[in-house]
Amino acid sequence: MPDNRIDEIRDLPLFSGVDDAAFATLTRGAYVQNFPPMIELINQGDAADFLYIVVSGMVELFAGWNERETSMAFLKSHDTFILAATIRDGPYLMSARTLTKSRLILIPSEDVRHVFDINTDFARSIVQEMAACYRASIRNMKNVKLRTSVERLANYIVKHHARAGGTGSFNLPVEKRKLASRLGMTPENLSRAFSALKNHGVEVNGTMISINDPADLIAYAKPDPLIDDC
Amino acid sequence: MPDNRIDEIRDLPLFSGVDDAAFATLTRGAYVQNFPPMIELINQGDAADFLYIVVSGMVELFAGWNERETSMAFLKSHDTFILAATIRDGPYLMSARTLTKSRLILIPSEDVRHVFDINTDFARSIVQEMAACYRASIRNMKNVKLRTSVERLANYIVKHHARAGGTGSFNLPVEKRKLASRLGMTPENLSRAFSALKNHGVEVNGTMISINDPADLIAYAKPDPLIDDC
DNA sequence: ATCGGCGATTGACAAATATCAAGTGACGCA
DNA sequence: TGCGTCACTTGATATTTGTCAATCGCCGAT
Repeated sequence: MPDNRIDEIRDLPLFSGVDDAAFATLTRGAYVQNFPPMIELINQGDAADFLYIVVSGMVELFAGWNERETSMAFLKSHDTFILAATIRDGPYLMSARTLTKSRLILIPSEDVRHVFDINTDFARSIVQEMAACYRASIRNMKNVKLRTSVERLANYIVKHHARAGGTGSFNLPVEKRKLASRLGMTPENLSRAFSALKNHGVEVNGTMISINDPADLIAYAKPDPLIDDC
Repeated sequence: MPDNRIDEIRDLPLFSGVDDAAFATLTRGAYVQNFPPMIELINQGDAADFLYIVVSGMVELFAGWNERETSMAFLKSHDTFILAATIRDGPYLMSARTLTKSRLILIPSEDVRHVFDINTDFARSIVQEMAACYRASIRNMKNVKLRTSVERLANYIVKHHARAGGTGSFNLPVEKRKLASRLGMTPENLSRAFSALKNHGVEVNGTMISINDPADLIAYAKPDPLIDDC
């Protein structure tokens, strides 16, 4: 990987504490690549040849079965995928595609495994990252199994409103039909869920969501640190 | 931990390749304990003081929110929990209770983290275990989001039938209402899902499930190695 | 042997969610 | 400027799933 691109990832938490030699080993066989929107990066079932890191843009993880498809996650700058498949040298359980123009780094899986073995700091970073992903997945499952679709949407709004600064409004980062799939519902149902939240001060104008009464919305959503990472 | 109990876990995959010194460090502060059925072992939100290993018996992981509760997993011999909380030193995202009389080993979280840092083999085992749990969680999410309740039950039967030897019948390892919750439905709905599968040769007598036409059931269930680990 | 408790089942009904179809509106392109 | 596309919305309807209530049947305690 050309030198001028290394600094794009050198400071990621994943490499903090990793010495230069190990970092060089990791990046020697790595690629940096730019992708247009809606490019399929990986396909569920494929072998895990690379660890992917999102430098910029947005990537969707999704999964299919029997003609059906569902969004599993939206990834943005400095997120990684698919670490677990890389570690276990197993097939991808999810597919990935770019949603926007995206810049990605690809590190060969065998290099990841090799540096893991010889570098304790990297190993610790990897396991921290893995544990974080696993916990995110558990939170997701709780969200889906314990809440109705309107409650999931309410909590999504509360969380993203807070992340966007809590200024009373924010813009959805993805298309509504993608959001619907991510939240485990149909686009039609998402529209109706937004309508249902009018009662709690939520207004929708295209991708712009306004929260007129945050306290009311929060009282309805009942966000929980054990589900909605805060 | 008394010597005579160490051999109960010395051969677990988690400790394969771990030298005796590191293993001694791990087990020095560990407990082995027997619990009666229906004992709450940990509560979601608590600090992760111990890594748990099931030696025998059955343990349920479950989660609650807003007066609702759902089963997340059933653990049996040689399964571990809750590794991710231990690693990230964060609160448990799930609660755990014994379903049957169970024998558990508790290893202090700090010992796990310490040995992880000084022993590459243990680190590798930990990360493998973590990755496996994470992937199981992803499979679970795909199962819930991509399948109807009848399809989930059909696949559950196919999988457990195969695990039990494929002899045409097997016994449910847990109460039906627990199974219902695990599969993301109510007990009433589970009853009706079983009825629906009569069309595909499934018969129910108490906890005993008979599969009269495995080929038909499989054709309906469409099990997938990317969802139902095979 | 009988009784009581409890999980499982069944039926009727209600709520949540999906599906299908039509219409609206924003946006890019000719 | 106008047109077509496509995501989104809305309405009507169907399906799935949950809720409530009653009953059944097994099992353990008395």
